Amino acid sequence: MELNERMKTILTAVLHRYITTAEPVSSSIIAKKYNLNLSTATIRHEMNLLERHDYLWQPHTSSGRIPTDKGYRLYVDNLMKKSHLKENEKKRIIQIYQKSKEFEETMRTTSQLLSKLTNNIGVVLGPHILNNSIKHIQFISVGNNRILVVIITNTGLVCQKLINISGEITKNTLNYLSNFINSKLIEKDIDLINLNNILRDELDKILSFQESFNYIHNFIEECFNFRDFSDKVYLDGRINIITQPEFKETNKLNYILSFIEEENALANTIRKYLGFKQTKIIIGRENKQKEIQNCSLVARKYAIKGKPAGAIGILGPTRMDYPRMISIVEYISDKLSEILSEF
Amino acid sequence: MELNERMKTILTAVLHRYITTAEPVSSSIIAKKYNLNLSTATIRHEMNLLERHDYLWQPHTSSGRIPTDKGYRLYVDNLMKKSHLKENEKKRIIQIYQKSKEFEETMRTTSQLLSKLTNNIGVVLGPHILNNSIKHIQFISVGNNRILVVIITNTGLVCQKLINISGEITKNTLNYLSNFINSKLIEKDIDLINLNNILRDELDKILSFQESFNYIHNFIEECFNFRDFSDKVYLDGRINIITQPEFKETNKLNYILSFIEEENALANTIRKYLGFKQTKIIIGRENKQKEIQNCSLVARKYAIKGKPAGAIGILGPTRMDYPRMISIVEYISDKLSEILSEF
DNA sequence: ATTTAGCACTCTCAAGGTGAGAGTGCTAAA
DNA sequence: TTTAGCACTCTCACCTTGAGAGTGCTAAAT
Repeated sequence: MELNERMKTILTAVLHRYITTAEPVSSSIIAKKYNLNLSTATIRHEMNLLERHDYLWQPHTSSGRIPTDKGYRLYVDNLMKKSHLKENEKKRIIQIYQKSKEFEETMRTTSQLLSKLTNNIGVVLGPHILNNSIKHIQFISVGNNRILVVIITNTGLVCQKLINISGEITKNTLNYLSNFINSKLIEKDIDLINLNNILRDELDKILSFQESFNYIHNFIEECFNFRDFSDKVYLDGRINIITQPEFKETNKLNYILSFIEEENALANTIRKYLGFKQTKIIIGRENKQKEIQNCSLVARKYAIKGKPAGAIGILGPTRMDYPRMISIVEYISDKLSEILSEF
Repeated sequence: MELNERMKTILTAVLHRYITTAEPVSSSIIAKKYNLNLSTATIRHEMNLLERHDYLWQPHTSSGRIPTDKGYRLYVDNLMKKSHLKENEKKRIIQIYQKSKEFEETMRTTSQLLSKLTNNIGVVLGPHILNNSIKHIQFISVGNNRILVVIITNTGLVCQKLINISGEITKNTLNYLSNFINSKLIEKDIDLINLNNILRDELDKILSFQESFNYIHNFIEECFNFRDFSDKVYLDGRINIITQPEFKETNKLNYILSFIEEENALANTIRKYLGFKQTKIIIGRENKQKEIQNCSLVARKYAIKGKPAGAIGILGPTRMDYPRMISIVEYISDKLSEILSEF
């Protein structure tokens, strides 16, 4: 059923009010604070209808109304108007970013910015190596048939992995291998999957004369199994969730925090949505994770030199200032993209 | 003032009771549960004295008693008897450790073990590079006059640092440098400070013919400034603190969690006590950090091949089962030392 | 000299009662 | 179609109250 204009106006007002005060919204408050030129009785009537259509609900018979998840969804999709950061806010963000010159620091700054600006939990997924191209590779023999692989990507990301091999590979061979790969890398910005293919073909030819062929082959195979390299997660503002009035009861808090405790839980949730194009907003029960069904997630990808690299997001109570949250996430992801592209 | 035996017995009983129930301890409970063959009146009398000497206090006039920090201190230093883990507990710990074959995993397992066994927050400070000897060093040019230094220590620890240099150093020079250093390293297990000294002397002679001498000199200088390499911190069980009855009030919780939020805050606290020999126990207000003055910290060093490497610890409410906490921290730090020495 | 029974006293806490206040839905009149 | 008016509902803060758990002190018992 399509809501008429007046109902939309009232619903918007209720949402706006509830988001700012965190208290059930009464008809009289709407009549007083929002100039709708309607009596409380009329507003009550409309609210009653809105409740029947599941956009609002009441904690008890004689209380004001609270938006349902469906109400929030309509608000986010149709009712709210986009917000924009003020110029001085933008400036401050840029200033803070200018202080951090290094990759790691930039990522940490980002999660801090997110959590401080939004008063919620800020998450940043580091760029995954699969979304990067390799700039340099280095094999370092560590003894006991173990080789440390160090990979540097075009974005300055440094990944490392320790590989156990079944036989010995000499230092010379390792040098030869890394030189060979690096020479291929210099030719052009190859993406990882291509590189893997090229390597398989060429190594077969070049190395077949070596007696340790098998070891080496397995080693290279494992070396380019990039799933092992996980993207790093930066999390900030866990405490913000505690101060939110909706989580006063410690058992609710407990539930959410046990989810947040493990950095990867939240990261995995965001990863699932990595296919999205625009800013992704997941409201309340739309979340599959039970622990955060009282929360909403606002997430967005960032890119490096135009290529999608990772994602950032914020997690807070369902009752959040969506227009502002969205504008912050969008602005920061844009800025992060810019900064990382310059590295 | 020295307490007589009976007072000590009563104080021990009060501590034991309070630690297990988290509720103020009355004279009648002591008379009932601990066979002291004393009437409640007598116990009350002694408790009164103990209170005057600041070993106990009352939340209000007609309530039972709670130990003060001074009471806990006496208990820990003199009254409690050492506890030992049961054999099957030890076995389980060993089993869990056996699953993790890798350095990083072992450290993460350790912090998890600590937090799960103690129901408190578990912290592990990774071995600092300064406590290790270098096994291998590698310089990788990343372009834009930046060089990535990768250091592998005898314990399998991999450290990296990006260094900006003021001029260009050729690939050949870098190779020459790393080969030179590595050859020195093979000769014997040199500790870092010695290495630094040897390098300064010898590089001066060897490199003086190079025109880029200055750049290189600065580079090496910065490269061996090991303070930049920070030890990694592994933290687990933040939620445990929430379920503790003493932190029911969210504002207290808030205070502590804001301290825990930043991994380094707790790590730095432990670092301060790194000079200690035995298991270090810091009770309540003995802590200089205000945020954790309702907490106690039990920390202990671990060693790799006999050399002190890092530390582990747990943080929980002052009311904790000290004998058990200590036995857990001691057993795990011993096991960790063993395991890391084998790597 | 110690120990303890007895007692007056204090404080907390849960339960129940109460009234003000904030809301609502419905109805009848505008 | 809108709204004034009203009966009704629910919450919440506040008060009272009595039971229960403690204590400290004192005088008698050991």
